[in-house]
Amino acid sequence: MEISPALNISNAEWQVMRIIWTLGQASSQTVSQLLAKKMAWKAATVKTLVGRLVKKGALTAKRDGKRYLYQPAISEQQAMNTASEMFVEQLCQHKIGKTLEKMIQETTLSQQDIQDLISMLQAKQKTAPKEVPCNCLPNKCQCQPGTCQQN
Amino acid sequence: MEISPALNISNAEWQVMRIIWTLGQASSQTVSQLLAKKMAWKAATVKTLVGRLVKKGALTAKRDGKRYLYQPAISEQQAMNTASEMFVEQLCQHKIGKTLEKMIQETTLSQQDIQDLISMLQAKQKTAPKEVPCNCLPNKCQCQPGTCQQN
DNA sequence: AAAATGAAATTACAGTTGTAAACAAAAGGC
DNA sequence: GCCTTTTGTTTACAACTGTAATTTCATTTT
Repeated sequence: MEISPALNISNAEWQVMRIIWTLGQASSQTVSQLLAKKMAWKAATVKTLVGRLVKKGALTAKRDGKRYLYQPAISEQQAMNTASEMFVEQLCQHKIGKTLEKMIQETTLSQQDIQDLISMLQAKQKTAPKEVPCNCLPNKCQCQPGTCQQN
Repeated sequence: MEISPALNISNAEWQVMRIIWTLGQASSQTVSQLLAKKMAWKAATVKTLVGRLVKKGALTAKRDGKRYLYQPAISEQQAMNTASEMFVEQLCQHKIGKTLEKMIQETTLSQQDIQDLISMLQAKQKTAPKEVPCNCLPNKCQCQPGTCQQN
């Protein structure tokens, strides 16, 4: 199910993307001004980041008089999903539940979010196993026999 | 509430940590053997990673005859929590709910995990707002007036 | 004790990231 | 059409990462 070429966006770059995702499009000056306080970045720094994001294909640039307007090439939700996938893949499946608890604890969620999450969990409950084994040791792989690449 | 000095563990290093967390302690050879298949790393690579982890303070080394046995200096759950905190901080609060849904969808959770998550969400529901505003634009900061560092 | 072995430490090296200055190009003002 | 201002492009540079070979050091075996 891997389609997108991952499009690795670094932490600093992510800050820039958030602005442009929110505004739909923005000049580098706009981004600079908005991030100046929060990040204490010089305009030059923002320009570098914007340039890298264009090169990576995360932003597209449209000329607008003397400057460019930058637009996202992928949606924020899509990027967040990809990032969360990569995040989850890296962690012990046995302990991921506790980690999700932690994340939910420290996040503000809307009534609707919570309702959706509860519904999803209730559905999941129907087929959930008693225990999720730790998958940190490669040889304890739990894949279907025959399908597993590792064995 | 920031206590730990973050202790930045890279992706490749994380693979090593998972093995040692799971075994409690391990020689670099053990780690090599376990990761050889999964990661196609040479023994030298694993040694580099182990060395860096010791330098970073993520592992401690105890002599054991000719070699060392390495032990985690922080718990896996703690490291996962720190990682998840950093992950969440970087994302749009408005869209984090959908991202959590995505994570839950693609994760296998135990009955107990699901039960705990549901309870937590039900409690959270009591004080949850109707909408969580996007916090991507610094000037739309939602902090308490007076407490906010940004304004 | 010398040799062989196995592990750790040092060195390597290119790519990414954070942070930015310097330089170049384009557009608008005069 | 030339100058200035704004914006983009190139260059910089150190730290961190992924990946490993080489060298050194400690151990075990003859």
